[in-house]
Amino acid sequence: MRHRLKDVAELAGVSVKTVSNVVNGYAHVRPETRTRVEQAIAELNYRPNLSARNLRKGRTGVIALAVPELDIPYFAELARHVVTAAAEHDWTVLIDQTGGAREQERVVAAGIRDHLIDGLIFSPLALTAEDLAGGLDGTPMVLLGERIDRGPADHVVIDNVAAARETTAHLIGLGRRRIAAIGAQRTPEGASARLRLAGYTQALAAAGIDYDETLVAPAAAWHRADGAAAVRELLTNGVRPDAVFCFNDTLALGALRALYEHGLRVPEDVAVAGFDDIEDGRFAVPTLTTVAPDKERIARLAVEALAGRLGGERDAPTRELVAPYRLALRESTLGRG
Amino acid sequence: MRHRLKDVAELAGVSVKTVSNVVNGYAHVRPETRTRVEQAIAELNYRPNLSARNLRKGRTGVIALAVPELDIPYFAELARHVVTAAAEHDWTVLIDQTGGAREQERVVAAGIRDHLIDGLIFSPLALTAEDLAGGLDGTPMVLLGERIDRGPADHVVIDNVAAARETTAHLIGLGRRRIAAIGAQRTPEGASARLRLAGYTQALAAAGIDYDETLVAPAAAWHRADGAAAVRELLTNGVRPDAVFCFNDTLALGALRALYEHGLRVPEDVAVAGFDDIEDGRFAVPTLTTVAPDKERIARLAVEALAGRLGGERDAPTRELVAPYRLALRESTLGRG
DNA sequence: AACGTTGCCTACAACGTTGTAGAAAGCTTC
DNA sequence: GAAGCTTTCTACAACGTTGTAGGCAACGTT
Repeated sequence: MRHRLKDVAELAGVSVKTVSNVVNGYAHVRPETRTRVEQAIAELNYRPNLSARNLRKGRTGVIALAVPELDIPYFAELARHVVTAAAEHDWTVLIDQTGGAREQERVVAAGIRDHLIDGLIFSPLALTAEDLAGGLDGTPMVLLGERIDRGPADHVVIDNVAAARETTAHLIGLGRRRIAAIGAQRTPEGASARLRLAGYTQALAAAGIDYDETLVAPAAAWHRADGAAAVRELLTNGVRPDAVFCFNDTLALGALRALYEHGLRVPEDVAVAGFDDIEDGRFAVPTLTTVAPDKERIARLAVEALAGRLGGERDAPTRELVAPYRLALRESTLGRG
Repeated sequence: MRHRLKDVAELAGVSVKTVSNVVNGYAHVRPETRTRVEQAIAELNYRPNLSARNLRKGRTGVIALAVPELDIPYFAELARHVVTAAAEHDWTVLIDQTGGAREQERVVAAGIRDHLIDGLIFSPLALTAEDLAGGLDGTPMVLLGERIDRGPADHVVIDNVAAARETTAHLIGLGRRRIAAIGAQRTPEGASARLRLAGYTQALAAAGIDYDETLVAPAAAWHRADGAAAVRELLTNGVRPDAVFCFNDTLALGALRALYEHGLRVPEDVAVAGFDDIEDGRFAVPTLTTVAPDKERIARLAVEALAGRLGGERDAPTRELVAPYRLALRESTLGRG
């Protein structure tokens, strides 16, 4: 039921290589021969064996995208954009979940899929630059996010500090003074957290507002539950913010939930801002003000960087590619227009 | 920088096949030889070429999961479970987005990744049984969802009719009588919609409530925006339901949003129920009552079915595997406990 | 002492494809 | 009308791996 070039060749009465030439669109084939071969292909429902082709060509046409978790909406949305961008290069995307665990990430970076993928787009949480130093093994990689400052690979980022600064400034501009920050992390995994916290403190300083430690709430992970827990803890400790800047949108959705449970109105009592612009936020009650990174651009930059590496410029110096973002101002800070 | 069995063999002073035997854990290798080979492997940082291995073995160790969209939370959550279940078989999962477009789905089914994947778990929206009839080409496939009633493949489902009936009965049990149904579809793609609508009407009939056409709102897609639009249209047409049964959770989240915009309280004025039990619903304001399919079980059934087909029972008659579900009763119908 | 068995290892071929080299035929050019 | 180019096609080898067949010791059995 499954046929090879050889079978097609015999049916069409030509050599194996001629069939291969037809399949690959080689120019110098007589139209008559081409037709005959194409008929044979159709008749046998022939499909090339990609394993064999890959072996021969040394390329697989598959790139991998490694993210912590697929059901974090930000990564799911990003994945969709990466798949779309990769399709333009005829690449298939293999999506890998690392769970954010360092060991798993190390395995991915070391290339467990070696020879199965042509390149890797990697959004690490726990991995360090040292983990990467060793095992790249020649497979090009593009890093996403802030975790690795200066690694052996191209790097796509947005300006986290500026985005956080502008968001905080927006809250200040609304007259808020007691602005909580949710999602602080002191672990090495918390690179994004550090940058966003820096933007937050810069904005406070610029407005002449004192930094108040009690308003800064840590969150181990950045899920809805963590955001809700952090806000609950603030409130039960008697802290009364008039705004909450959450370091991502799922935290913010959790925060909305906790504020609701405490009978606080958003934004009248407490304004809320997030980060990532996930779909949920656009339909939350109230809709969520957030930093909207250009995910489509991030994906495209990453894919193009890989394409560059694969296209010969293997040894070019690593670059840092900056994607744009914008502030999406919505009900959770502006109220209902 | 990239080495082959041959390089390792030369370094260790043994034959290529002996290295292969060590790599594959073949029993009859002298401990001394094994150690020497392992050292050589470590020294060269050797990794097997999977393309070559695949070519030789005829298996790739990769299965594909094809879903309409990754950033629909239900599919993202399902994908995570499939990846987890597949890992137990040492399979890598290649995730494919079809966009729900029939042409793309046909391509996937025809096996564009032929010889690249050992099996396919497929959640089609638009595909028909005829599309499948032709091109399976021997690659085992498992279907998810309701689209194809009786195809040439194993099939994992939940009892949509019963789940919808119970949900509607729950709303009736709360004293609601004017229950809207959101998400009806008359297109062939709307197989799930038809089954859920059937459950809805059965529950009404059982309670002696007349079916009211004006309460049934269609929705082309099942996104938040569609749910919001459907409810807005109902309300602006002067229809006043006291409950809304949405055919999935994203519709329900959109519905919550639209009800909020109209100043209606949930559940006091309108109770809301969804379907899928996505993470968002558990943190929505209010939290969402929903049908919770056992996604982990669905994923496991699908993967095990594939494993069975790959493990020899290729020609066994196709089976229909039913996964359990439960009703998750939350604030959007019960109110705040 | 002859025999079969087991353990350890090697040589060879094959998986299905494509790059290279080159043959045969037709065409252009002087 | 010979030389050289182009077109069309073929044969062969190679990509890196593993299954098969078999060789050679060392062992236990008769």
